[in-house]
Amino acid sequence: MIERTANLLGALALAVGDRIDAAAWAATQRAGETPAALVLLGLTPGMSNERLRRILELSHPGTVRLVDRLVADGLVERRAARDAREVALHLTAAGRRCRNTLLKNRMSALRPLVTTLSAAEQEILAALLHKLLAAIPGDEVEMYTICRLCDERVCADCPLPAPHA
Amino acid sequence: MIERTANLLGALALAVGDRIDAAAWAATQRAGETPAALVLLGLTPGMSNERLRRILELSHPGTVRLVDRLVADGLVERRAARDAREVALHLTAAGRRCRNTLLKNRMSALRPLVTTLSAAEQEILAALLHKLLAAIPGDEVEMYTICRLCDERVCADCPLPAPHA
DNA sequence: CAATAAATATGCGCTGCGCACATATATAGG
DNA sequence: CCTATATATGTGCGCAGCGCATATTTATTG
Repeated sequence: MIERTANLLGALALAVGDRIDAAAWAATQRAGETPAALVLLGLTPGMSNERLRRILELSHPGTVRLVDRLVADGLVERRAARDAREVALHLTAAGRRCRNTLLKNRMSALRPLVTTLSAAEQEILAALLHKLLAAIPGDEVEMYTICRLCDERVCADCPLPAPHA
Repeated sequence: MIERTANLLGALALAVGDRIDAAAWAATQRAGETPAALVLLGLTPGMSNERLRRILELSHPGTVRLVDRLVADGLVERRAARDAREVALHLTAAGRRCRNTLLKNRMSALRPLVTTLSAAEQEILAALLHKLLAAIPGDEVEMYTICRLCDERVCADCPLPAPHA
């Protein structure tokens, strides 16, 4: 019954994804990868445009315009980097507040799903989720891709260790 | 540790959703809710524009244009319905082929994730996924929303019974 | 000190979608 | 029976998000 399990996983992922998207929109009034950029720039301040591009798997111009939107919204500022070709992206104070709201909304959307399970079931679920995530192959960049909306404050024992390095 | 579990669920949902989106794009060269419409119209032939709209949670015009795209791609045709105000949406032969490819791609993306678990773990996971899905409140329309990319051929004992009614 | 590579930025267009509005058909009330 | 309202579809218009082609600036290498 691998296929039935796979289908259930797909259905739940869709339902969870919808709820995460709604939470992100409520916090930012932005769709697409813009909310993820906000979370990533809070986790790794000073990140360059190019690195952000690789994590979000967007084109170069798409990423430039994405940052333009965040700057226009007053959430991000472009600073000079050591390498003068690069831009060092930093959250503003408003950007940090918006990021906190985004992560809070996301957690508020996710928590009620988990709490429908008993405490014992939750532990089993966490172990299975951990194993599933750890089994996803990928380089260091892809780990950030998967974690691009994660709340690092609650992610103890991350199955994809790179993001917390 | 509810929040850690919730965060892991969010991360996995994002990773799975990315893979589903890629599978849907590969089959249709369409993004957004267009692939979901293809799956839904195969599950429930003759569905009206308005019902499709409610399931996909789009605006009326957005749904009209979505159907326009499917018609332009030769995958859907608009037929007369009993109620002359409505349009009865049906897949063409090409539409059914495209839908099969989409579901096949989706399953090919999901299966390797599940098979990283042992058979026993897979059963436990299926039970937990079932319980999580069954606990999502919602009316009959929302059940179709959650199942909008599901493969009904492998979904025995659907936790959201409406879609198979 | 050229020649190449790397990072950012701009012009342009497309896809997906929403708002405001117009039209056609069904249903309900007098 | 006939008007009033509700329901369903379709169109004009514009915006957000993103990609391709190209230009410009700075680092690196021979």
